[in-house]
Amino acid sequence: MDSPSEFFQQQQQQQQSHPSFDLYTRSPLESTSTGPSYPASSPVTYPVISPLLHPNSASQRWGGYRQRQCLFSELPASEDGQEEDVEMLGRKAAEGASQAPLAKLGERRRVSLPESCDWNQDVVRVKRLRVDNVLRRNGEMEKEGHRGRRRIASRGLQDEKNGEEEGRRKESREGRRRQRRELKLQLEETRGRLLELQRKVWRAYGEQRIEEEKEEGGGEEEDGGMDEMAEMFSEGEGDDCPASGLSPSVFSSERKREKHESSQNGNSEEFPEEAMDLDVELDGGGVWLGCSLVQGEWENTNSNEKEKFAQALKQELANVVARVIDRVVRLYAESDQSPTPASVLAQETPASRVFGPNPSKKPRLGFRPHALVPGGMHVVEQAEALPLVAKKLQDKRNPLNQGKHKHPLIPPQNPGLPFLPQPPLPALLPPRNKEPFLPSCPPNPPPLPLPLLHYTMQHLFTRSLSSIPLHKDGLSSEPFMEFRTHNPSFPPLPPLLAQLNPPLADRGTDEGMRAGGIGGMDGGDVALYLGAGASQEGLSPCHLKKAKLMFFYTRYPSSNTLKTYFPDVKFNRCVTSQLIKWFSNFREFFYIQIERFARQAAREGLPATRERALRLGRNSELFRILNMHYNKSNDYQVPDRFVEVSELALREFFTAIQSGRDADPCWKKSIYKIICKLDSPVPDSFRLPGCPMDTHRMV
DNA sequence: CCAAGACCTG
DNA sequence: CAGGTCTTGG
Repeated sequence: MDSPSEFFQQQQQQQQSHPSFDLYTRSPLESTSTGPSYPASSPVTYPVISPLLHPNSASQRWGGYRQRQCLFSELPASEDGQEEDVEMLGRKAAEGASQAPLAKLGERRRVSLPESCDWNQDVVRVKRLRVDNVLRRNGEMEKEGHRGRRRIASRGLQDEKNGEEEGRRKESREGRRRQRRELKLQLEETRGRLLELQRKVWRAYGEQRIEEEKEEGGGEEEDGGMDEMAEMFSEGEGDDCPASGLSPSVFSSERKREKHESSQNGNSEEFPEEAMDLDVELDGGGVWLGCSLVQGEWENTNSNEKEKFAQALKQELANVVARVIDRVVRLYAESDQSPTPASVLAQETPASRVFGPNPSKKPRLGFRPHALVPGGMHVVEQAEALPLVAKKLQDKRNPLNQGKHKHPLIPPQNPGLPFLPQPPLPALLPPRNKEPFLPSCPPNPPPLPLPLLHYTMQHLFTRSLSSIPLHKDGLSSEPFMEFRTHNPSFPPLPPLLAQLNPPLADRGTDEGMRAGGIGGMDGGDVALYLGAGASQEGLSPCHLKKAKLMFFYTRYPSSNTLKTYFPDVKFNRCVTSQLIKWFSNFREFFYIQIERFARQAAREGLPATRERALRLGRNSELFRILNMHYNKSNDYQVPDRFVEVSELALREFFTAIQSGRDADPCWKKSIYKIICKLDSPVPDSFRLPGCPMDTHRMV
């Protein structure tokens, strides 16, 4: 069950017993994940969003679903399948009959939809098919009935035959008419419901926009809401544009044209097709959102659930975009290696530019975060562990910015397969041999200042995505984009890259180290937290990432070690204790997991299973969890040493538990002592500022 | 007394 | 992950 359509089909087969709507489909992997998750997904779900949002989608991925849905498909070959589906629709309609507003909206929709609308025609076609089928079946049944009766009749009662038949014919004609009417009603209902669902899903994306459009009195009300989002994802499948995923805005103008054209054609109510790209891309990236709602819940859940829904979407968007950019940048980095002085970089990326005012212009990236955010959405994801100072400043600016949110919906990129290269995003990433990211593609390719990407992208995107209030102040990603896109004088990427790739890069022998792929400077941290200076006051998310990777080598770093490996940090008491605290937290998590698995193993009855549970292979769940925690982006090869130490700790915990030592309140201390001695030296590459990367992990 | 670390809580 | 509290060892 790897493909979405298969997944959906399976769900569909089950749905008759207990239907529910899965707004997003859940990754199969996620079911095994132990992390927090959204309200328990009902056992039986079927997807709503994609097929509804993309009734006209040409996407192959939805093909299976659409085929079965029949509503949107070409005429299927199999009549049986057809009938099944149509009947299913009927049932769905019946189920939805209680949802009063649906019919109304459907009605309204039907009125406003032009006859030329494919979707509408499809419905009509399905209606006809359904009626035909029933008629045909009735005819057959009648024949059967006649035959049977004829047999009886032939036994003697010839005289009554004619009269009876006459009556039956009338009856059956009546019945047929009745059935036809019922069917019509059913189909109307069904259509109404589907339209309503479409609408609701729709509103979750751009409630506010819709409102606005309504006020303007628009036939464009829905088109408008979606258009913005579509812009963000526009294209991506175009083969002739390798970097299309990066500069959707190139297409957005076209889309605007299309939009206007379609409006002029009177198709303004048509759901924009653009949106289908979204699904294709999300799907292509192997990303799934797991916010599922039980049927009917959507009606009652209102803003809360919708918020979750939108939240999930935002998270995913941010994630995907960040990853894509990340990869493209890496590709780019690998594809060109000519030298340039590193100082240029630092000088060319002053924070002032990043925060510089320029919010009025539309970023060339075409990424307009707030467009996506439904009204009333609060900020959620904050850059983790920003330096205290920086964070407080932000919090002041944006008081809403304090919630906690940990991607409960978004499964790791490769949770189960930590050592396989991440699946490429086919729609977004060009094949490597295609000279990725050639400047020729977008008319005016924004030179990508590397240091501004990577980690920062995730945070910036997420942050700006999730905060409406923010988009007006200087912290929005817009100025950031402005900087990226309105500085043609910014040095082109290749030279920058190369000079940032010191010879060290090649010596990464220890567990696949890459000496800070980008001159050690990880992404926008430079721009965000550093002026032109060499070291910074606080700790950045990048430092956190680095600290986590360091944990693979040292669980108990001394403050001296920390100073050695964070040369770009200006150490003071606060910073030091924060770093110490980080490691303390890392250990805490580590030991908790180890203990959990040790207890689990202790519960195993069979020695064989127990032994297996105590083995910490790279495929084991425990390893996956640890890797996820310390190496979330999975772009660093976990050193064998760490695996060994972890297994040892696991066994220590196990034996302690087994022998009942855990009754002693300080039973863990002895284990801590052991583990403490197992620290190994941190590779030299960590001495460089920024985050070390693993070359093997590159796309 | 102080710093490091564990532990608890939000 | 950050804050606080408590314990412990020097």
